[in-house]
Parts: sequence; C-alpha cells; structure tokens
Amino acid sequence: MDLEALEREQRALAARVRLEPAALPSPAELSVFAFDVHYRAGIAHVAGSLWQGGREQVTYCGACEVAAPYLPGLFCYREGPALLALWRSVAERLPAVDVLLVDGHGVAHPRRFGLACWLGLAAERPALGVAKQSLLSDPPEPAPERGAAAPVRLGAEPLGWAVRRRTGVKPVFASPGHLLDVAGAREATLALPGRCRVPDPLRRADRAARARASGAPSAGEVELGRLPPALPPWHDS
DNA sequence: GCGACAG
DNA sequence: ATCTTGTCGC
Repeated sequence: MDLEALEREQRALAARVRLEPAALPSPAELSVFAFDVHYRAGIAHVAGSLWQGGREQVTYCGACEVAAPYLPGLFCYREGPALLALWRSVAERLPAVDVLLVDGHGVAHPRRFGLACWLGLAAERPALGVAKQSLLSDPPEPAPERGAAAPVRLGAEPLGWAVRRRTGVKPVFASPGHLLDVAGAREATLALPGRCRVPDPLRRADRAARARASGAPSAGEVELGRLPPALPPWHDS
C-alpha cells in the first residue's frame, strides 16, 4: 500500500473520530494510562503506565515487532499497533481508566488523524495526544504562566492547544484523539500529574520503554500477543 | 526543485 | 526514535 493510500485511509478514519465532551473526574480522581515506545535493533519496546489521583499505580512493558517505518504524518501506523498490543494484554486486569495518553498528536494533524486518534478508535476509549512539537504551521505562543494556552488551528478550525504546564518553559501541544473534545484536551493536559513540561505518566512510560530497550527493565514484563493490524478492522464482530 | 517534517 | 562526547545550566 503506497503513501497516498495510507493518507486517504487517514482521512476516512478521521471521519470516525468523535470529538465529544468526556466526563472526566477531578485531577484528584483522574486515571490515565500513558504509553511510549523505544526502538532497538529492529525491536519495538513498549511501555504503559497507569496513574490515578496523581500517583503511579502500575507500569508494564513488553516487546513486539516494528509495524512500519517512521514517516512524518504517518506516525500512527508505526506506533499504534505496538500500543494496542500492550493495551490488549493489560486492559482487562486494570482498574478503571479515564483516558489513554500518547506522546504525539490527536486531531491537531494535517489530516486530522494523529496517533491518539488511531489508538482511541482501535481501543474504543477516550484518548489524548500530548506532543513536544507542533505538526501544524505557526505554533502559537501562550502567556508565560503555567495554565496559559493558545489554540492550534488547521485553517480556521481550532483542533488543539499549545499548553504551558510550567511557567517560563516551552509549551506542549495537546489535542483530543477520540471521545474527548478540544476544550477537554486543554483541561485534561493541565490536570495531568507533574510540574514538568511533559506530564509524569508520559515521562514514566518513556523511562520504562527506554529501560527495557537497554536491557534493564524498570517495569513488569507482559507477553504481547500478535501485533494488531495498522488498518481496521481492529475488532471481530 | 528545496526544505520541513509528531516519534 | 537511534547513533554518539562532552558541556552548560538549574
């Protein structure tokens, strides 16, 4: 399948994304499952970290094959299958999870279909993307104080935010992936635990994935099943 | 044609 | 993301 077909598929999948208000609890109750992947010697090392009420509950890691090469704008096809493989292997044993959190974009994407959209659709869960760099032109500059946010637009349409999580430090770029709206993406990003630019759950997942890739795991090992497909169907019936 | 381009 | 040494700064 060529690049243009994959891009057409993104546009079709984007039409299935539902940007709607999520009933997220207060920060003291919010539970998130954050993911990250590191690559080493052709193997994807994936980690997922569950946080609730600002505290780490449990973190898992595992390994699988690399689904696709990295191409800007098609990141979801590279990273999505690994995240879904981990999610499928641990979701059943987890307590309630309010939102899935990924290191990448949601709908703040040239075709409105970033990694958070892919994962949200595949897992049928609310999903949020928090990235360190904007994919859309003219990244806006929010006020310098923690809590400030400036909208990120595709054309005239606001799809996400540059969010200042720490006073005087560069913002992160947040957008909803699925079952969450644009306003909710800003609120959730500021409700996530940690005072650093990148929320603690993502930093923990990053550390766990890197540690596993380097041969010194810092999280519980789980067996990942067969790598899910990069394109639907993701479900049986 | 050239550069830019989530991770 | 990964390949890589040292270096500057809070």
